[in-house]
Amino acid sequence: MTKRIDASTMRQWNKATVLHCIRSQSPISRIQLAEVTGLNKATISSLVDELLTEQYIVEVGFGDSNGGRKPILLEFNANAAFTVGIDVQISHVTTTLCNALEQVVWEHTVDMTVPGTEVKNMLLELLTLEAKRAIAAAPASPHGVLGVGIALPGMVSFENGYVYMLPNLGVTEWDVRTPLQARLQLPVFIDNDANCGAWASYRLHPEYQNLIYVSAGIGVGAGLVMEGKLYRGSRGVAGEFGHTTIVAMGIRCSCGNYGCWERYAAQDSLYRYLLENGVTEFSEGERDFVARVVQEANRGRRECARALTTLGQFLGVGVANIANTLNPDAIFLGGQLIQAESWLLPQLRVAMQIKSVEAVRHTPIHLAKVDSMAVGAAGIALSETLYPIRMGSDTPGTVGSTLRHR
Amino acid sequence: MTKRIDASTMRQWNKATVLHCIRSQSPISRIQLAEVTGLNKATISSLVDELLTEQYIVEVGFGDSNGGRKPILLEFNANAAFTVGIDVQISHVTTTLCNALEQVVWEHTVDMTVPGTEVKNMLLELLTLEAKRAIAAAPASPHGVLGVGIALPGMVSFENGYVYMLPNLGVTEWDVRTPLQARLQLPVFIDNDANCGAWASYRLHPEYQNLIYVSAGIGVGAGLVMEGKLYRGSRGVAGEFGHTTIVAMGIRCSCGNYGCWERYAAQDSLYRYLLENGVTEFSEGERDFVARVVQEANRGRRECARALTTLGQFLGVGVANIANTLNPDAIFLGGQLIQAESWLLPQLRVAMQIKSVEAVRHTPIHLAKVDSMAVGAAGIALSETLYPIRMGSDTPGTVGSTLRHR
DNA sequence: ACACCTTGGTTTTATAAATAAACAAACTGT
DNA sequence: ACAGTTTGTTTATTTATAAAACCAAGGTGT
Repeated sequence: MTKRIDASTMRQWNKATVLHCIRSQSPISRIQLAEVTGLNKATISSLVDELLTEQYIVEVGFGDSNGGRKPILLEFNANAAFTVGIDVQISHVTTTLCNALEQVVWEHTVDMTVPGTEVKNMLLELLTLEAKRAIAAAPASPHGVLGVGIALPGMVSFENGYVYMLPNLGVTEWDVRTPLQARLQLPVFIDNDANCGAWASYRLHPEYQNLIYVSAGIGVGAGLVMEGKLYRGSRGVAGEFGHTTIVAMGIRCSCGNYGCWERYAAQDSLYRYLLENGVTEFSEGERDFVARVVQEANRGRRECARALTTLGQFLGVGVANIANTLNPDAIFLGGQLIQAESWLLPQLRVAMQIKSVEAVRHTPIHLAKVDSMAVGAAGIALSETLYPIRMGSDTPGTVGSTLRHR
Repeated sequence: MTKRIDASTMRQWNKATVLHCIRSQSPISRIQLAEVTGLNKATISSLVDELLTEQYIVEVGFGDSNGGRKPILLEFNANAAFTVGIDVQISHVTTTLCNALEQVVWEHTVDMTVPGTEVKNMLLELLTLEAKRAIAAAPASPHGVLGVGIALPGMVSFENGYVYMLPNLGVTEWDVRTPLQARLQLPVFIDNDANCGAWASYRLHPEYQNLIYVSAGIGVGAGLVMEGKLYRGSRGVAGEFGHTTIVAMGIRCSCGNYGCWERYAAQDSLYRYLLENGVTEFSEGERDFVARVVQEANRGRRECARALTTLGQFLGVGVANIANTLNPDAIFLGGQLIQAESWLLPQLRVAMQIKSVEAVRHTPIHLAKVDSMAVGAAGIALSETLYPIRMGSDTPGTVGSTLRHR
């Protein structure tokens, strides 16, 4: 709980409010800021002065006048600071350098093959190397590179910078943050890849204060943004929709349970549906598996189309469940499977119609940007470090009421 | 978004912090308050003076000294104000009068039979009458009765005071708040009954900042408290777990979907499981249906025990789903079916073991207090009206970032 | 051209809050 | 009795926003 407020806290808050307004509504004049924030124009002048000397903002010229002095226009300084975002997937790692407006200014992808042993060491080396490359690519700026965010495909604790499990990389119980922070001499933030996707989607669409990002690929997971905050749950593992039961007494899942959504709506299910339709030429692990199936379906191959339709229907079951339980403003779809969007989305919309209660039936369903996860990781690092931005919510950062990092 | 902070906002906030500390940690001295809040003791003195004259708190005597002046102990004034909470069920209506500590000081239950027509008028008359009784029962107090909260079994909009649908009462599209506020001349708040149950559970266990209240009875619904706030979703209808699919292509539900949780874990399912086990003597609508089944099972009637076990297993499917997706600090169980707790809880715990991911497997499962819903309704009314309490969270009231009532 | 109006932004003054420091009150133990 | 200690209040100082006066820079009408 936030405790007392004193004069300096008050000023910090107001300064953050002003900076946030400039960031989201630039170009803007001092007078407009006074109107928007409700602060006195004298106070605005003083706060703006500070922000100018700190180079968080810049004066960019004059606005139009209709019978009076021209207003001086202020803009957020996109190059005030940078953060690095790294998205770790099974086959590759994507690294982005983002500016203070969360725009990608540098990007790099390397293929990766997971070795049988020493995965942690390999990953640590790779993450260090890629982060250092990104940092080196950063242009000179007043505040430099503020931190590194990492999106990981599995269960992790944002709070502790600790990996519980990355099932498809064969990693369990790993403290990534400590060694990485030591090597990079920068704050490091790790989060679940779906959380990063959710955050990126939210930052692009701040009008959706409650949104769910569903990542469908090897597994199915979700990131939850509620009231403008990432909701991570009690132990930081909220969003495990992949292991919710949608077919009681259904197929056995690797988690021990039967009938998990993931067994009906992830990549391996598509493979199964293909087999059930007599299509045997694909192997699940092959390169561009999903894209090839889609291509065949688009060519008119009925069996592939049926498999994709079935997949879409089962994806729809879970998506409708999400809409019913969390009633979000919007649902974003990401992950490898969105390559099949033209086949999946119609099924999703049908499922929403027949499987969700009336009030949530028209929840918008969007496709997420492809590099959401890396950008989201960078965005999380930014939200946690870029003093003193409030990223559109009541309190700074991505965390709710729980203890903050460090 | 909260905008600027000025001196008076700062003082209000700090005053709220002090009052909240006294409310939750009384008896407490001024010096202790200074330590706990971080405010200067001079500031505390001044704020405490105000709270004393406003009669939100009282001086109750002296604490122990070990070599110095005895501290003056302050306590929250439980009788500073009162609110009314009304729980509307299908067969009866429970009305409570709660003090400012959310303790029940007066309670009244009336049986109700839903008429074929004019349900809205009947309800409106009944609610008015019961509320007026409760208000008349309130002792004299500095701030009087502040408001009325109403728990309704269905889909409602807290924001608009509007009922979308009360399926088991045959009511749709009804503005309750406007006429009721006019009749009572008091602020009226309506909410889903599960939300009220969740709020009551949270107020009793503020250590659980993220908790889910599952109400299992005629239907299955849930109330979500996240980061100390009721999460109501985009259109105020979050928590419809009853209509999530847990058996894809399962039994047809009244909502049009197939395989909804509610068709496997609500009261009518128990009836079905009994029939499947050859037990035909019960009728679902009869008085004390659940209690009688439990009695029979306790007497050693295997068929009844099996039916209850099956019910517990299916209840467990959904509860495990909730744990997986929302990773709450705790789950509370309420509704008519908890009369069968001795049969259901063991099954729930088994389900949590085999159906939830490791990290959430030990989520505590508690039984809710029986009158949770009425007390929760009163608590919501209190949180929204009792200036200037922050009920343990960052911002006042039960609502997140969205617009506040009035 | 120039008085006059309008709008944007700054400086000066006022006010309200918290803090710091001095002070008063009340108690314990020797 | 009195030294030392703890609690709580009063007074002075600091730091913030707000209000008002002021300055700057543009437009407009005559």
